[in-house]
Amino acid sequence: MNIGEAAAASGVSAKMIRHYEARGLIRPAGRSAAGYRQYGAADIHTLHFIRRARDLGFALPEIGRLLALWQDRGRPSAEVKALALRQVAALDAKAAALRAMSDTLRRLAVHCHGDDRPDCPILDGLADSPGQDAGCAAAQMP
Amino acid sequence: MNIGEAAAASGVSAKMIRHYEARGLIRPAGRSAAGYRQYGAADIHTLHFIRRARDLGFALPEIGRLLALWQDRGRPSAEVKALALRQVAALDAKAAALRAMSDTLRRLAVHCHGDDRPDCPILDGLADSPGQDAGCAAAQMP
DNA sequence: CATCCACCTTGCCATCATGGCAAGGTCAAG
DNA sequence: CTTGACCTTGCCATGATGGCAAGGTGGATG
Repeated sequence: MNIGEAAAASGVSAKMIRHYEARGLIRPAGRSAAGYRQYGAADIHTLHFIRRARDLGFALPEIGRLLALWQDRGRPSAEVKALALRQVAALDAKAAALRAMSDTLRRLAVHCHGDDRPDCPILDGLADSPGQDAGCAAAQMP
Repeated sequence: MNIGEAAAASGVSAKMIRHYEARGLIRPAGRSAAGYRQYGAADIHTLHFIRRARDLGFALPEIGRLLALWQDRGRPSAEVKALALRQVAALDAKAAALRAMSDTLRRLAVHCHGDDRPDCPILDGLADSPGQDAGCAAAQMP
């Protein structure tokens, strides 16, 4: 399989396949006489694994660790679980931060009548002198 | 005030103040004879506004729009509200995506006993052949 | 055989907000 | 006059991804 077919089969773009190779995530693909990268079923499987891990928000270095664990028969599952739970915590933290921002902004927005008149609690909230703002505290919470 | 003082007073780093100036978010600061940027209370206020908006996750172009509305007496508050609600929606969407990832991963992790044994449902879930995976569907949901 | 299109290669640039570093100028205090 | 803290500009890096450009390949068709 050429890189385009591998991309279609794995759901990873050709560009990213080359990138992962350059980053050392996957081992350099074999080459045809003309220099085209060649992929087999096992490579597709690996690429698919990477795609899944990306979908779960893992960063490339962590995916490298996951791949190493995956290919290491006999790894203790505790290591994998620890990695996964760290990622869960990171995702939750990011989500909570976004929620806090969203809540703050929503709180400002509900007090804005949103019509032709110029007075606007949203802008007032953003412009407030520092100190007496419940909103910013929430946003800076994490 | 020099840029360092302005940074301390506004909560925006000196580097970012220069960056915002280069991006046209704020109007070029006046300069001292030696070429040092000079800031006054109004500038600090503006920088503070930007800082708040950043804390609420607004991107720089949107902050530009917010600043324009802020400085435009007579703007209809509806415009501001629309901008704010769009941002709320964007934040909620991102948060939901992160939650979906986190949920999927947590679901995989609870089935992993996390001990010395090598079998691991987390890796199995990532390696699953495409099609029969409840996990990935959730992650791709947004 | 010549042509053409679709594909491959490498490499550079861009994103977005932010930090870091370097080389050089400025200012105030000792 | 020296020293240290500050300022200036400019370049590079982050992380994952896309885009573009210039040039080589491969197979199908005229």
